[in-house]
Amino acid sequence: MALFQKRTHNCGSLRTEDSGEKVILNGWVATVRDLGGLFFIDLRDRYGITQLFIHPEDSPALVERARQLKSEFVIWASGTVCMRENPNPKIPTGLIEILLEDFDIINRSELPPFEIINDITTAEDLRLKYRYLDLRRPDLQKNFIMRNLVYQVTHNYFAENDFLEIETPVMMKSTPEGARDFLVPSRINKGRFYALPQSPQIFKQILMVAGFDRYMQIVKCFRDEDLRSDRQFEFTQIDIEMSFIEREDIFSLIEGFFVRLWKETLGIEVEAPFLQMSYNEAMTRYGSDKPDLRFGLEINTITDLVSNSEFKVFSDIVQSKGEVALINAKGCAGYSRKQLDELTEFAKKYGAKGLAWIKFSGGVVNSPISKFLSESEIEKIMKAAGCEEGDLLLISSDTWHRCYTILGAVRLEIARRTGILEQVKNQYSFLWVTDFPLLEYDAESGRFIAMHHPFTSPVDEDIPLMDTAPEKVRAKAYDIVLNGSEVGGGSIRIHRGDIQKRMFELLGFTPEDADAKFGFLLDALKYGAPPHGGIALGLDRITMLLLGTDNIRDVIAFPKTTSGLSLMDGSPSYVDEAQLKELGIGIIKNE
RNA sequence: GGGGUCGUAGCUCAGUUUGGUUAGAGCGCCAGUCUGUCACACUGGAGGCCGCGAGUUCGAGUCUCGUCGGCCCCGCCA
Repeated sequence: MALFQKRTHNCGSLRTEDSGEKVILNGWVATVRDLGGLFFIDLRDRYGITQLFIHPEDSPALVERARQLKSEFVIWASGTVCMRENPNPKIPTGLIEILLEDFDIINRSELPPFEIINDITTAEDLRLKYRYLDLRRPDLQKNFIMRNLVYQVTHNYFAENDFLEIETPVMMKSTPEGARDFLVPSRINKGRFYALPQSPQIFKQILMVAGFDRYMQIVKCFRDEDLRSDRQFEFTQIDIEMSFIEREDIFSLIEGFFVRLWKETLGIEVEAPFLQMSYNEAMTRYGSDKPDLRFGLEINTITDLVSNSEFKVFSDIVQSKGEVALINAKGCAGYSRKQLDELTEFAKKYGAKGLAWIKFSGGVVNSPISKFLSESEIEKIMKAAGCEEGDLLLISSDTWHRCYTILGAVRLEIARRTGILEQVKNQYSFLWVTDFPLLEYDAESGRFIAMHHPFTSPVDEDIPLMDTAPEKVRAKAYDIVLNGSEVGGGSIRIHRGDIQKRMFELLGFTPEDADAKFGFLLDALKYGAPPHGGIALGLDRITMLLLGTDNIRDVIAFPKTTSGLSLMDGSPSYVDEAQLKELGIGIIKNE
């Protein structure tokens, strides 16, 4: 006697045209409904749910055995496909049922800690501990079916465009720039470490030097930084690199990819080419380097209007080269003191000292700062903001970056509160953000750091500025943004050794430093490096956007919590002294 | 590193403001009734380390301190 009767069909495949057929199903018992004179079992697998039916009068022994069935028991079941007396149009198999003739329990299940249903209310920590049960839910399974579709479309699209998938090492050299590395101790070479890749950046550039011309890889990357709802320290990139190309070649390639992906997953036609916007414009109009363009609510800069104001808060900021700007929250003049306080608290999270406001309602201006401003100043501000009856102006004054960042955050918060975000949720707005600064000054270390990474090429006409005004040099870097989410970023790389050396100088590396850290890349660039560039797309985030979820844990089968724990397997864990000794590692105990 | 918030039955939550008999509800579970259910319905029943540890008090789910864990955000991360 075999352990079980192997299925002839799955639980999602049978339809009316199979009526009369003898079938065997395997699956999990989802629910049992015992009506006394009628007995129903919902059998579930990855493909769907099929109803099994027993008529107790006809099969008293069978129903007696069936009464032992509990949720999540694994069974085989044989019977005949029949038309239902009362069809259920809500499920694909709802027109048929299986008249059960025989079955057996293949494996029992303990009572699960939560029900395996779609509309789950159970806290996430318990679901993560029993991830295998959570993953049994059709809702979550559909996410991984979507994720798999993303893999397939990606491989097909890039293969058709002559890309080669080449694997790069998971254990590599630690690099000082960018995110914190995860380190792997070397047993054979004690005291030395491998790093897990933050991205395969240098390897893919070296593949270009090697002449592979078009490389792609769906690859895990690792960054030892704090986690968020849209960030895990282990994540997946669609990594791309090409030779003999310019920025626009990357753009059209990636636009073609997204058009194809949206078509094949959601059946939606996306318009290409995508909009492009410089970093500077994105910041000053939307207060973000990843603006959500599905709605307006743009920022208005009023620095020039208040540069000579009696109101010191504004004029002092202007004196110190800061900016004053505002958002017009249309129709929000009715906001209460409490709501305005909440908005101010919200702005403070982004470093604001405060948030000035002007209400215009019933033809009257109401503002805590109106007594510091002249009537003509208020008039000019309102005009610049396009302020109409019922509007609320929210004003930020700060350093350039902070002023716009605060308003960018306030812009999203207003969109959230007024329901604008809800209204646009089924729209997709792709955008290229371009012309990022090559460098940014890091006050903490007192030096420039690379905004993208140290291999990013400066814009050609800005190369002379590297010697005179490095902070003004623009990079051949670009991000792709979808609905306010950064879904990818890349650049045209430096392929000339002399410019790469100059870049390292600007970053404060001595030639010896640069050689010790990146000598192998500098060497490679000496041997006929082609012009090249690429991009990396965030596969997890793209999948999130396709599914409309804002939780990255919904698209990763075995995710970590926000404190970096895996609740199912209990990692990270302590290891034996012997294991540490073998690696030459000692633990410093904190008091 | 910092801020916010949550932790009470298997699950979701009420009770905490103002300390006071035996800590409640819904779902699930167990038993029974039921011939067309599909979140079956109905009747009955079992089920508690109030996250953990100290403290205050005659008395703590409730107050204080600490600690562990979840979620969200800032910093960090591209």
